[in-house]
Amino acid sequence: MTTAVVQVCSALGDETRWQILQMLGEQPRSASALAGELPISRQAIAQHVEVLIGAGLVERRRHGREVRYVPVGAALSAAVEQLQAAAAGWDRRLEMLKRRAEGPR
Amino acid sequence: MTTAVVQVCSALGDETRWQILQMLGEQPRSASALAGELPISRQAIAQHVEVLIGAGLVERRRHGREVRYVPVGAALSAAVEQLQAAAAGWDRRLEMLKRRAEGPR
DNA sequence: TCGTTGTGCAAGCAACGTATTGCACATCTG
DNA sequence: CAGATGTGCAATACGTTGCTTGCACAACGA
Repeated sequence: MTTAVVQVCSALGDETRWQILQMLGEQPRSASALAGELPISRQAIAQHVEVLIGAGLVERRRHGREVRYVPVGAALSAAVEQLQAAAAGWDRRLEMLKRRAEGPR
Repeated sequence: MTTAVVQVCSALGDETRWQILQMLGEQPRSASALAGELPISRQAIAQHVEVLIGAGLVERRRHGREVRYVPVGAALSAAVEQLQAAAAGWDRRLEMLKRRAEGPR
């Protein structure tokens, strides 16, 4: 099993997916609609969106015959929190190491 | 040119790299030292670390003949901020869309 | 000085990810 | 109903990534 943070970052670590996610943030829409505005095929987009869904970053909603994709804030927030927690831990620890190195001079 | 956020996420979107970064956060060390604690070769680790450096997440420091790698908080913080800003924008916008949809009932 | 230890560079390879095309099926509209 | 539109599934091509092995070179220590 891959960590949630890694999965989210992996999903966001692609130019096209990041762009798709931002477009969905502006206005939720279908894969076909996205395909009309991006230089890649609808299926390519569908695969990207699938990855985003897998990471919990996007949700699918049926509207009649079309499927609109909507970004979900929760997964992203959770990942961001973990990232911050990790970074804070490093800072604390590295500061300690630094002080210990400078102390006995 | 790839966005900073994407580059950082791409670097973090790998189980092994995330593990390496956490280990360096605990205690900065050399590629050889890492190789002794991970099930992959030193060169594999060197390549991973190179990616982390490329994203600005890690810094190299020579200590005599060995090279120690130290995590850098700044790049991560910057990326995290952008992520939060983006997410906040979606929430605001999607809330508006939702209200507009519920209003005329 | 000689052996050991830590790095750097390069070639090779298997596996994965991105994007494509083709076709079948459901659904809305005139 | 018939055509247009939106979706789902599958097979395939191709570049990228992750990891390995092999060798050369620099630096520290006995």
